[in-house]
Amino acid sequence: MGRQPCCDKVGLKKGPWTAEEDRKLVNFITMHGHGCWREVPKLAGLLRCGKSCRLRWTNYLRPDLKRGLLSESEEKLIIDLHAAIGNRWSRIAAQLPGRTDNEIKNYWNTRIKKKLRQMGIDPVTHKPLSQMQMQSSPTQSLLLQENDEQQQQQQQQQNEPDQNHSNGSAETLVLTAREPNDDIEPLENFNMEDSMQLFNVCSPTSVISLSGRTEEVDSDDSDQVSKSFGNGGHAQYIGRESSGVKAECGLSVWDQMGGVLGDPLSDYNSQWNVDLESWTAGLDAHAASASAWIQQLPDCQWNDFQGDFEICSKSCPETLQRLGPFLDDDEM
DNA sequence: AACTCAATCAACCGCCAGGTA
DNA sequence: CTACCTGGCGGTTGATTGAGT
Repeated sequence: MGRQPCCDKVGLKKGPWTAEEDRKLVNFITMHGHGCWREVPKLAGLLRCGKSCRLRWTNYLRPDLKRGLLSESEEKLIIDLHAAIGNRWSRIAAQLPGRTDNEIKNYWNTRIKKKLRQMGIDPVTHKPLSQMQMQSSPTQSLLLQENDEQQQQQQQQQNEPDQNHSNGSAETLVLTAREPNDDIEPLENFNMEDSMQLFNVCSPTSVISLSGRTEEVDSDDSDQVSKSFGNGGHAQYIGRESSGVKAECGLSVWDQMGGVLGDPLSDYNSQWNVDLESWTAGLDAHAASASAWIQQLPDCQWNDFQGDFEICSKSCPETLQRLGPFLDDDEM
């Protein structure tokens, strides 16, 4: 069966939209909504295919779109989200109200990538470039910098939790787990708990401020209930995925840069103009404590690629019980 | 002023998933 | 179960703009 084109393209206009076409499209959608996109151009009197109309509307004409350059906090959020989920532009865009996936993709490809490289960070793996180079031959290192496609494939393979889990990775994790440790006690002042409390008072997507720090948080989508609290490099995550309950705690690229590029946090501050100094001072200890706590759980393993500790508990009641205080009822 | 080159970003393309008949 | 349609996604292209010479 040959796939039919999305529309009959004979006689249809392509290329940049004119002001008149924009006006027709906006008028039509304002009056009638878009309904079936295939019908929109016919009904609106446009010589465009429905797909073109949809793109023009979603990427440019939608009234709720923000205009102008992305703010520093938006840029930082994009980097954090990209580090976590890769090139899933639509999902990243979902966390930035008024921004489109296309806009974020373009911004990433033209600006952030370059910026990260200048800072000595690989934009695909979010690891220091020097570390990437140490892990490969000089020729490979050059290729790594120049060939993003290959990097992308590698990252997608390694950084695809859903796929990994669906292939039985949860069981693999359990098999490689430590023996249960009866001495484990929940940490006092554990930062993840702090994060969870924040989530309890936040809407699914909201901006929060606490102790002078502002952060955008999300509780992800329907099939992957997750909770995370990014704080500019340190991150805790706990939630339910297809494979079971998962928790992560780690120090991300900014910490790994230590010793490679001098003082990463001062670089970070100067780049982003975020008051991280007071913030991170306490979080180093929190993150270290949280990592230590998670390491003691029976089915915890070191995630070498992402540089964090990861628990994926599908079948371990002990871990579920210990993680219980951080989970909502419907996540248990 | 004229030209070149790099950066930007709107728009397109092909593919895929989900829904439906 | 299959064929088909639609919307959505990510990768890529190419026109435009601006900086540098």
